[in-house]
Amino acid sequence: MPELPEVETVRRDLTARLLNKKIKAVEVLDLKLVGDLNNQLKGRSFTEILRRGKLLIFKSSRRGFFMLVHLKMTGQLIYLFKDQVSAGGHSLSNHSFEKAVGGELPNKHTRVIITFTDSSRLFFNDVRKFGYVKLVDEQELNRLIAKNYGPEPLEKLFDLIEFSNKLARRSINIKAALLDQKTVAGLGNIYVDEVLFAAGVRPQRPSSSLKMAEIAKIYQAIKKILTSAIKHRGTTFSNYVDGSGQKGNFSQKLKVYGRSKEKCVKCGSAIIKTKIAGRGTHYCGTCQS
DNA sequence: GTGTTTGTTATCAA
DNA sequence: CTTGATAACAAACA
Repeated sequence: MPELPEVETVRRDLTARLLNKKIKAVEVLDLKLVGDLNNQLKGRSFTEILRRGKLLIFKSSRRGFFMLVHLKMTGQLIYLFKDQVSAGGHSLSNHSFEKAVGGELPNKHTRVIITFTDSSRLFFNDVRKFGYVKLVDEQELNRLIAKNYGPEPLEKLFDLIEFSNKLARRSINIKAALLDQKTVAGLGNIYVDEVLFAAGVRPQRPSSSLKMAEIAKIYQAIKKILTSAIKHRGTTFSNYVDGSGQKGNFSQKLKVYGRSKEKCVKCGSAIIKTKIAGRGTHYCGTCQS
């Protein structure tokens, strides 16, 4: 499940590899699309890759036009140099046969292929087809961001007082409030559970019931955990891979997510799993109150 | 066949 | 207009 750290890892990987490369062709294999990708992008290049929350924004050399990519649940963006075989999505093996089978692209989940003039390729894969690729102009992009996204948690505009005010006027539980991209952009199910564990706050607490000290702990935990997760190249729980098809390393650092019935790393109690805000939710009944 | 997985949006209710 | 609760989407896996 790509959340902010995973999307940021992909952004950095792709920025280092494909910036300013000329696009030879765009093949759309299966997707609901806005606009004609090939006609709009052929002969152009991407001059900058930005991110808002979990949304990737490819600035094109055609002034005022942007390609947006949302990975949603199972999307992947994998960039391969000419003749390179992806290493993503299968067990590590030195056998070239398995490597070729497991990593061969395109595969049946490939929806879009962008080929550059140096024969390198960018693959958009998505098993569950929730993700999208679309072209928008600057006005549409700005409208979309203003409507759907709160502050970036790792930027200075993420302000504790504003965050606290937002939480104070919501009656929903804190888990739902943090999943809301307008509260703060980029958290998803995994990192919300991790943040609330780090802050010692139960996910079912009404947002408006939180004390300032608790909100401050959550605020700090968001910054700390996201920063650390980016450093470890994200969490691979099912489908996520980075911009070259490799898994993330933060999975082993998770303290509650996916650890149902296992021992709490702090107190040894069994981690509880339940459903809150319609999502699988993990917490420690002893350390979080 | 059933339940579970989740980012986001649609839909409905208040 | 807002807020909140829930279903829906889609496909794989246990």
